[in-house]
Amino acid sequence: MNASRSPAPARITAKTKLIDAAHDLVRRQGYAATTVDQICAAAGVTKGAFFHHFPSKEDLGVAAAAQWTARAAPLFELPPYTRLEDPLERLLGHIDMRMAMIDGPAEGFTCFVGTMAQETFASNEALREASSESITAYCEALAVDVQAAIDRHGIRDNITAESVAWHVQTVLQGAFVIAKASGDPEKARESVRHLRRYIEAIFNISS
Amino acid sequence: MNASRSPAPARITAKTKLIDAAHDLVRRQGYAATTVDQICAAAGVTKGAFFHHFPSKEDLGVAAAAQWTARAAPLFELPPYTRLEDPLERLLGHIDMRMAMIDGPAEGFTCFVGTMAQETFASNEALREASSESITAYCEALAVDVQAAIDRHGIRDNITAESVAWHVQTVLQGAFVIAKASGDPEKARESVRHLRRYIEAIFNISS
DNA sequence: CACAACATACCAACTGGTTGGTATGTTGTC
DNA sequence: GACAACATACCAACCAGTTGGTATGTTGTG
Repeated sequence: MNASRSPAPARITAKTKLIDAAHDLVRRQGYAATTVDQICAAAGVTKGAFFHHFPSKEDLGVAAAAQWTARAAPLFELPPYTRLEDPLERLLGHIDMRMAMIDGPAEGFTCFVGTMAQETFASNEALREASSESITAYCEALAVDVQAAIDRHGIRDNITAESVAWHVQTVLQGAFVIAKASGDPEKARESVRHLRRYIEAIFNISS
Repeated sequence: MNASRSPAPARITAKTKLIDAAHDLVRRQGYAATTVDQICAAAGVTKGAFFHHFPSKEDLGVAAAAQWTARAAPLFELPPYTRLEDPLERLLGHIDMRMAMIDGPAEGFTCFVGTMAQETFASNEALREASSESITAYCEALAVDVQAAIDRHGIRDNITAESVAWHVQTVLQGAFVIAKASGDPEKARESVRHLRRYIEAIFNISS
């Protein structure tokens, strides 16, 4: 039978190369300033290939947002700290890792969907929605450890796990903006350091 | 005599209308997606007027960034809390005001220079620099009260005033991104609430 | 004051290059 | 030989910027 064959298991085709190129170019230039021709050139394929795989530039954006989510997943599984027993230590380990990632040129560590959402939130609902879903997925993954940390250690002022996770995401997105504007990744890391101190403060670490 | 007369005192000319239109449209659509024709239409002038006042679209961007700084200045002078005696209360009052401003459509409360910097940091040094200067001016103005609050109340971990001011800016920029992506200003306000709690925590309020 | 010389502010029509998208091949593989 | 995966050639709309011009000040000088 095999009525619905599984989709070709992530071979390195023009499709994935186009998405990778979009991740790179959009983070560097923004969505609107990035042309289809540029993406094709960076991917080493022609326009025919582009429009064979994606009906429009917008559809590539949506696909690239979904792929961005998949690309972030390993952050919650692979690093060493993810196997720590205390969920609060896992959370702080995650923040330390995000801080360490903020280095080198901004296009290397900034967020594809955050950049795209900013340009399209009012003019292209499909792209805003796709970006929003990717950010939401990150926050939901992070909130799991936050909730576990609350269960273990307790937290001040009845703060919710979701709220903390979204705040982490907010500080990261803000740090990316500041890194881009100032040209100084250290300014961005400094804010993540403030975020870490805040997390330590709201959990009752002593208990 | 009168060799260098002062420049015409801010009349409502095509120039100011074009800058206002740019502030509005760029915050809504981004810099690259906003066309000169759109700006002219919104300002109610022709393209001829545009290129009479600005040699290029880029020059308008630089002028609009400078004007954005001037537009933000009243935030540090006019509101009632700016006359409070305790600098920490002035700082918290400022944050409360920024939180209250996050309401309605995102293009109404988000940051022109933050948006522009994100799209141009790697491709247009003049616009990145102009945006950076505007953000820096905001942080320097804010740092004055932060330093006064440190002098009065003391602060944990030898945190510097500049670092706190930049963190405030970072959280605000991140809140704007989240508001745009999620379409929910409340998510953005929630992060500013976390920021407020952090500020309270790092100052030794009891002393 | 008068008036030429010049500057400023603005406009409508146009242009050369760019952009997203299309129409029509060609090629490799089951 | 059928079909997916590409490539080549092309187009209509759009975009930043230009051109040539008008209307309305402003200034220096007799």
